[in-house]
Amino acid sequence: MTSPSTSNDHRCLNLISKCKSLENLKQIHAQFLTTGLSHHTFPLSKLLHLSSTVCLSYALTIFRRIPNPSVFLYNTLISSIVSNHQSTQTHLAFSLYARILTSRSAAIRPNQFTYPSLSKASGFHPRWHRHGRALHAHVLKFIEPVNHDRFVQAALVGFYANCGKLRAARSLFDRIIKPDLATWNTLLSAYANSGDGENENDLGLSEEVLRLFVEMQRSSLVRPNELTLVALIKSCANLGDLCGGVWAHAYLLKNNLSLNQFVGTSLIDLYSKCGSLSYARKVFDEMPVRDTSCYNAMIRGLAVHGFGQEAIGFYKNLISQGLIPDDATFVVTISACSHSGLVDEGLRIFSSMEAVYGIEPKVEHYGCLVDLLGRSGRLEEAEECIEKMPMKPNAMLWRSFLGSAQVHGDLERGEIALKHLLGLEFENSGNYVLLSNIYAGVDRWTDVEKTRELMKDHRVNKSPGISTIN
DNA sequence: GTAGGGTTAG
Repeated sequence: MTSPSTSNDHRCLNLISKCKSLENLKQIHAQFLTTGLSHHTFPLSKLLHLSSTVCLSYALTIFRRIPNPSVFLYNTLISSIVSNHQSTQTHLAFSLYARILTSRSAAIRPNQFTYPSLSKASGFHPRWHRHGRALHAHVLKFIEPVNHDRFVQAALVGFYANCGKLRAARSLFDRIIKPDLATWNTLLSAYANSGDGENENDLGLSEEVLRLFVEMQRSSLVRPNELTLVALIKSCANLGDLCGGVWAHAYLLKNNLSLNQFVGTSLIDLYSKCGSLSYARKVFDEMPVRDTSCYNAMIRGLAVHGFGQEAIGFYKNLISQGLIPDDATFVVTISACSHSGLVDEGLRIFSSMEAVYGIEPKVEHYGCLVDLLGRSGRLEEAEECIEKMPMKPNAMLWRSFLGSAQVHGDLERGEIALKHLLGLEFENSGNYVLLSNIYAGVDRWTDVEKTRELMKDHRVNKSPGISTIN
C-alpha cells in the first residue's frame, strides 16, 4: 500500500474532516471505493478513525473488508475504539489485539503503537486488569528495549495506577531514566486521585504529590504544566491544606499557566473544601471559559456550606448560559435543595432531569431525592420513592433514610432502613449507632442494649470519638 | 511519515 497523490484523493481526505453523519460517511466510503483510495493505508486509517467516531459498527464493517490490514490499521482502529468509546467497547479492542497475535503473517506483529491505548483500556474496569498485566508481559516479549519508548512506559505506569497498584506504578516510574512531562503527570495524578479517601495512607499519597512536585522542579528536563497543577491542587484539597493550595494558585499565576476549566474546577473545589467560598467564587468569576464541571464544583461548594438558594441561582445560570447539565449537576443541585430545605424546588429539578434533559436518574439521584424528602420529615413519600425506584437502593440511600428517621423519631422506618443497611454493610459501626440513638430517643433502653449486643455478635467495634484542636 | 501515554465536580 502506498500513498495517494492526486488532487482528487486530497479532496476526499478533506471531506473526512467535515463529515458529521453516517450518511456523509457512506458517501465518503463510496468515493474511497471508486477512486481506489481504499487500497492505501494512510487514507484508510483516516477513514477508520472517523467512522469509529460516527458509527463503530460501520468502522468494523470497513475493517473486515480490508484484505490484509496492516498493523498500522489495527492500531488506528484499536486506539479509536479506546478513545471514543471509553470502557464500553474494550472487548472489541482486545479482540482486534488477539487477531494481531494470531495472524499467520509474519508482518503482523504488535509494535510500540499497539500498547499505549490497550494499556489505557485495561485500567477502565477491574474486568480488564488481568489483561493489562498480560500486556506488560507482551511489551517485554514483543518490544525491543530500544523501542520500549516513553509512551509505552507512561501508559503502563498509568495502567498500574488506575488499577490501584501504586507501588507497581511507582517502581516502573523509578526505572525510567528521564521521565517526560506526561509521565510525571501520570504518576502525580495517580497519587492525587488515590489520595482522596479517608484513611491515613490515602493522605500520605497526597503528601507524596507535594514531595514529587518539589523533586520534579529540581529536574531541568520538565516544567510543570496545567495538568501537573491539577494534581497538586487536588492533593492540597485532599489534605485540607489551604496554604499549599494558595501557593499552587500563586505558582500558576507566576508561571503564566492558564486558568483552564480543569485547573479552575480543582481550585474551586479546593477553596470550597477549605471553607473559603469567596475565593472559590473569585476563581469562578475569573475563569475565561466555564463549563458544566466548574458550575458543578461551585454548586457543590455552595450546597455544603448551606447556601441552597445561591446554588440554585448558579444552576439556573448554567442553563441560561446554554450549557448542558449532566448527572453530577443534578446530584449537587438536588443535594443543595436538600441541605437548605428547598423541597419543592428539589422535586421540580428532579422531575426535569428526565423530562427536559433526557437524563435517566441513577441510584445516586434517587438517593438525593430520598434525602430531600427524608430531611424535611416527609418520610412516607421518601419510603414510597424507595419502593418505586427502578433499581436496588444502595447503602448510602438507606443510611440517609435511617438518618432522617432518627432525626424525626420514626422508629419503625429506622428499623426498616437498618435491616436493609445491615444486609449491605454489617461491618459499619455507624449504622448501629444511628439505630441505637433512635431507641435512646424514645427511652427504649432494652433495645439500645440489644443493638449493642448485635454489634458484638457481628464483631463490630466502634472506635471512640476523638476531637482534635489544631 | 501517517497510529500511541497525562487533567475537573459526586
